[in-house]
Amino acid sequence: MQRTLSVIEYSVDEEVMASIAKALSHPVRLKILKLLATHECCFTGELTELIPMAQSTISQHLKALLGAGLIQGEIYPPKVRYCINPEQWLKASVLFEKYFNADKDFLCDCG
Amino acid sequence: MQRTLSVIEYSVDEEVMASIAKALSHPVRLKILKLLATHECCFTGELTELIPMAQSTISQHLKALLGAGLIQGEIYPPKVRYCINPEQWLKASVLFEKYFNADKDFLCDCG
DNA sequence: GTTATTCATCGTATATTTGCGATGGACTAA
DNA sequence: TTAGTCCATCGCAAATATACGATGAATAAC
Repeated sequence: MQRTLSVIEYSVDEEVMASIAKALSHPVRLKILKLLATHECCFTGELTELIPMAQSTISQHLKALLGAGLIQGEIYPPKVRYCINPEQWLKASVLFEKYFNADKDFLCDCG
Repeated sequence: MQRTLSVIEYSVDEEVMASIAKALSHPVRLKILKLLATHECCFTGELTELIPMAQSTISQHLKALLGAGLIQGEIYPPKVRYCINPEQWLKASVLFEKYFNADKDFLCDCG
């Protein structure tokens, strides 16, 4: 794809928040995160039972969540247990909260 | 693309939150939203001056934000003024806040 | 060793996203 | 009418995302 010639500068927060938002941008990933956060299940195998998708697809979504740092995996051979990454979860919470609550006055008088 | 055969059920909140997250998943859209939220600018033309991207690209991103309901446009011929949509902004804020704060105990003992 | 289980990764197909320049519609101003 | 401004949309190209089945690595159980 053609990329912008002049490089656009983003803040670290913008980059991080965008990457977390991307991880949250698919409903099945929201569902997976919720299942892990509520301890309804922990293992990939349990997820594949609860979610009617191919195991490879679930694994792919887990990889995306790992990439955003929102979850972490621990090997319990031959299983893998996934859990919420509390630090990144908190970071996400704070980032979004700040972003939405920093500005409250939306009355526009520039017209 | 091949779609899942058995349809997956998502809650309304999951669908809405995912669509908002998708709108937030690109740093330039976070930047645009922030510029609008802080009243640093309101018109497409101002955005194209502040952001080194083609006007058509900016317009496309604005369309994505419109689609998620996060902004609204008003025509001031020949300009268009964009503003934050306060209702959807609040809804987004609440959705993310609830999602992140509903579950706090991440200690996993299912291993 | 052999077999079974679990899950990541590969390969593939299709859909969507992201960027650009070009074009055209809508309106204003002259 | 003509010219100019502003911006949405089109058409294209490339990158990324999303789904699947097949395969293979790692380990446990026998």
